[in-house]
Amino acid sequence: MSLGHIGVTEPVISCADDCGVRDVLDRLGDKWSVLVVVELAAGVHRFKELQRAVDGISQRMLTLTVRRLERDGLVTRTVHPTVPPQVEYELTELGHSLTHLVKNLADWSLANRPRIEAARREWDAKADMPS
Amino acid sequence: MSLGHIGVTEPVISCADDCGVRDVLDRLGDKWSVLVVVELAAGVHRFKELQRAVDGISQRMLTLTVRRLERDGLVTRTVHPTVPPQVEYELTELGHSLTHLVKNLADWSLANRPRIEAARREWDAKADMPS
DNA sequence: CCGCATCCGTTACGATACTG
DNA sequence: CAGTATCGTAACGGATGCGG
Repeated sequence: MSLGHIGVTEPVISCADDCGVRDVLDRLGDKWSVLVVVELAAGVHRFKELQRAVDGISQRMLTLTVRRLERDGLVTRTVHPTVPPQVEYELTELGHSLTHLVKNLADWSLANRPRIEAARREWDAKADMPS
Repeated sequence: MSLGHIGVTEPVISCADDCGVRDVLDRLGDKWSVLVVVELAAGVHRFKELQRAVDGISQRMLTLTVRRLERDGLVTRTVHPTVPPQVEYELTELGHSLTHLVKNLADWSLANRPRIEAARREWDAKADMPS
């Protein structure tokens, strides 16, 4: 059945050493999922609201992203049969539990970004003069 | 200078809403980085050891991955001028601080995988009979 | 307004072969 | 052993246009 229409491909990798880490990362590792989750953590959003909020995401990618999140039970999608149509996205309880992890990531990143950038500059510097 | 040789491309996205989350995810979101970090969390490893440990990683990807981790100051690479050559990889302090985050991710994943898979099956089921 | 389909370029990844 | 170089493939992601 393939599920190709929302861009889902089954990973071949087995649970040898990761034992679960890859699983989350495959959901959150893509370019937009985390941003959408962060945005939804603030509350319910409509499609267009989300697109405006995430800044830079294309319509296509937003659709794919919310579909995948919905499939994994992290987001609910409720359609109001009005005209024009109105669709609302909301984090599930499972989705909310994820926001704590994301918060930790953000904190770590904020705290250590300077060190990372310093290391990066250093590395790049000595990589540029091999002579 | 481009750094293309280790597969590094500068992201265009700005810190509008993510404010740091993307930064970590860009490092850890790829297919192998986390696996390597997890493996190195257990202790020092030689190149070949790492490759055997990670299971499925190609020589090329292992090289690229450790280079990027090294560039970001998460891993040190020490070359012993012996013959045959011997190279050892080890987590830096910064790298070790990351393992806590990874641990949280793994825990969350382990705890919630059943729910995710259930949601996924449910979604797939109703997606398969549109009639 | 919502979102699916199509086309297309870019990037990531894997396989293989070759060097010190 | 520890890489580098080259090539091919497939996934990712952006732009556009159409339909409900």
